[in-house]
Amino acid sequence: MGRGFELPQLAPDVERVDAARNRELILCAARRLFQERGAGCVSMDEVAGAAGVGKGTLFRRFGSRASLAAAVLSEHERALQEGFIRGEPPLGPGAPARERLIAFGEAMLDMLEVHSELILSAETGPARFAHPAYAVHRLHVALLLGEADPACDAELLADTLLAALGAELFVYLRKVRGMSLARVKAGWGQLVGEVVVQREPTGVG
Amino acid sequence: MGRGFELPQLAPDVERVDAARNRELILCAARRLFQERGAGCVSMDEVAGAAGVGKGTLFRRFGSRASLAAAVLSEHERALQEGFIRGEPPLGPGAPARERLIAFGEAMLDMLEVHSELILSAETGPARFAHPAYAVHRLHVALLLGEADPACDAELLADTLLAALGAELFVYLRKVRGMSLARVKAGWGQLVGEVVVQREPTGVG
DNA sequence: TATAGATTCGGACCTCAGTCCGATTACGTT
DNA sequence: AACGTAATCGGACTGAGGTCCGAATCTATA
Repeated sequence: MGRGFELPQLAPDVERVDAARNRELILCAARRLFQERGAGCVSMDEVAGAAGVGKGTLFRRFGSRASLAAAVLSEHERALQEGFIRGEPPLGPGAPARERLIAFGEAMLDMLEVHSELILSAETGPARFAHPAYAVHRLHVALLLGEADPACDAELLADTLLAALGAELFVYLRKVRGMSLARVKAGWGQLVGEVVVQREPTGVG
Repeated sequence: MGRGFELPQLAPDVERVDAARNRELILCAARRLFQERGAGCVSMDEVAGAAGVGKGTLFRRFGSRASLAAAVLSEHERALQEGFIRGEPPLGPGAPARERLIAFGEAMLDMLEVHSELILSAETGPARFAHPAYAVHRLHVALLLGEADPACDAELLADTLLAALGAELFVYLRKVRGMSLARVKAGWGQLVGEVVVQREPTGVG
């Protein structure tokens, strides 16, 4: 007292070592259990138990089941984003917007084909639109749409097109309707091809 | 015994009068509570209590929360179906497929604007695709698409277009993104207009 | 009307996502 | 090295959806 202001800790946002250790334990256990038994058949209590932490710890780190699933998915999601932000054409920059959109959808469908159950867990309810990843996808699609057709309502059309890549719809098409992945991809290509006006490349500048 | 086969009840599918009475009590209570406090803020126990029946009765009649919401919605849904099956053009028969599709989407969006919360309850999770109403919508859209463009994959495109009319997307666009109903409708019109090839009417035969 | 038998009723019970708060542990200071 | 503070830990608790089964009730038959 009497020494004026003192900042007791200079970095309030650093993670305590036990917290970091537990986060890794939880992620590792969740990855393993989700892969072993399917994401839908693993309760949060089981994840906590397998990680050797309490339930409170699990929920403080990852606020909800959907968030935990999203965290497990994050490395695949990051790879996808790398692909369409800095990767090779036609997914990455350099190809016409139309081709990039088609490649983007096919990459999303490929990820759904492998991780549909996990993505379903992450998108339960209105959680999909709240994920940061969704904002990235929407921005990407909206930019490409605006580039292809400046007159269209790119903001709205982006959300609309992304609805065609939703996990629930995908699982329904594949499992219930029995459509092949190739057919779903072809449908996406058709949709994009009709929505995005085909135009000659106008050069770089 | 010794009289051969006897059918103890000739009509095993008639509903007992107490069962019918309880169904009406439940539907009435659910309608009232959903309207008073919003569908998301009413628990199944409350519905059962307000209807004066036990929880078991509620769940035997309407197997799940989503089914109960769908039952409450059924009259609006029936009105919509009447409209596009036997109603006046452009929603009903008589108009070109393209105009009918646009009118169908706008009618769906109008229903979402009024009942979005209730429809959200009914479409929680993958329940949307299991509802009989979805099958009717899909068939309707697929028929119109096939009529407009026999070369397209109408079965798949129908599901894709219906994804743009999902309740979760609608609530996100209206409440989170703050788009007007008119804008969402215009977006639907644009989408359909670009997907469905504009062609001259070829006559009736 | 009395009986038989199936159907329904209804509340106790289960599972699971998410919350809360006292006990514990790590980090910076002295 | 010992201490004080602040964050974390973790399990008990809540609330809600959904299940189960003995008890009550309805319908058809005699």
